[in-house]
Amino acid sequence: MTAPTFKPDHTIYENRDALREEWTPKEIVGRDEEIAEYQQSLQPVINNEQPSNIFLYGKSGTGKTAATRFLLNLLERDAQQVAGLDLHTLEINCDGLNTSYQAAIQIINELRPPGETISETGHPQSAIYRFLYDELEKLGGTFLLVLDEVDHLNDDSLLYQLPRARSNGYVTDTKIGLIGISNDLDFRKRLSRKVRSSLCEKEVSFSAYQADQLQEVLRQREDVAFHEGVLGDDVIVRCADYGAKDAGDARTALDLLLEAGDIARSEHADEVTTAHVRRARERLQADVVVEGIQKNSEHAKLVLTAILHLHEDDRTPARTAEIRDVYRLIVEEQGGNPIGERSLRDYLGDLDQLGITEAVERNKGKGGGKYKVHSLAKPADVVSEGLERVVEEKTIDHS
DNA sequence: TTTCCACAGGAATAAAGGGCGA
DNA sequence: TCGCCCTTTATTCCTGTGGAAA
Repeated sequence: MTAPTFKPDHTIYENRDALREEWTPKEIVGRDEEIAEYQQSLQPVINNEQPSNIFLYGKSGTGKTAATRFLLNLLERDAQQVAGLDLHTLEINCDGLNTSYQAAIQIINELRPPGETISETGHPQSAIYRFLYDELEKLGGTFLLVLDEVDHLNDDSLLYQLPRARSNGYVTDTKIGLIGISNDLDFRKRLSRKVRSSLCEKEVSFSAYQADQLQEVLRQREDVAFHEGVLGDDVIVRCADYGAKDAGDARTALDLLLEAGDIARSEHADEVTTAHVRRARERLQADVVVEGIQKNSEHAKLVLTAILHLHEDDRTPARTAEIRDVYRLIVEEQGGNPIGERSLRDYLGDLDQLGITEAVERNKGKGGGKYKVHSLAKPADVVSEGLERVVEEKTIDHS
């Protein structure tokens, strides 16, 4: 086989990165109220006062992270004009970090120079906080820490310790402000009262985008990302509609537009069409399944396989016990050891939360009791493709 | 109005595994 | 090398839930 060659292809995109999540637009569209409230909460920083701790909440893709980056960029720019104000900011995404311990290590390693980072395990908890406070003390001035997807942390130790570091005398020279961002609307309720009162000093709620606002967001990116006339009729409208229908957020809509553009490019098409959008949607739905299962253990895959079998037999929505029986058969066929029922319930909860399956509570009263029934939330072929891709990717990993 | 069912899910705990420092 | 300290994943035990049936 002859070696493939790479050639630049700029027929579709002018700046593809403008469709990526990390791209910060020059202005935030459709979030005027939120931005105004957020800016107000950041005012103490520019006054060189103790910053407020801010908690942002709202569904994923409602512009929380984009608004934060946008405002912090402005804040850093304007802080340079203020005499005596020494501002440092750091953004940490807590996705993949399960504990305060891991998050603290991440912060330490971000603050330390490359050769002086610490390992991710093996340290006593007290040592980790000592390292952290040392780094914060070295910074001086004002330090704003953004903890994106903060609900991924299973404990609130860091959220309790950091806002109190100064009052407890662990840090004397640095003013610390915490900005917590969460997609989980119940996260705030789950926090202990002590943490809630400090972290949620100021709160900004981000509501879901309306379909017309989504179109506005997409059109803003279209101007930067694509060459003129590349997007076919209704592509923006279709992406906004699917985005609103699937998750009601801008990220899904932008991902869809990016994926549609990529498909069009791979086919050397001159134009991105609604047919590309449709195929992009199928592909992204399968991605959700793949990512969701990959994060979990092999058992999550088998539990989902059991639900898929039940679906194919027209036996969904299925009760936990029915899924358990099919799951056990699958595991036994493979010669493995099935997990217990309690753990299986946790996996079912995970799949539900990831949006791969859907759990509905039923109550049959005195004779039947209360229970949940589970079914696929994505089309069966999408789930099946996702499961196959996980197997393939694992095979590639091992080879 | 009370009872009862079938789970759901929280809490505590164990086991296994991995990195660090003395 | 070994003990310590952490993580992850699993288990057991137990309490809470809420609506139909009595």
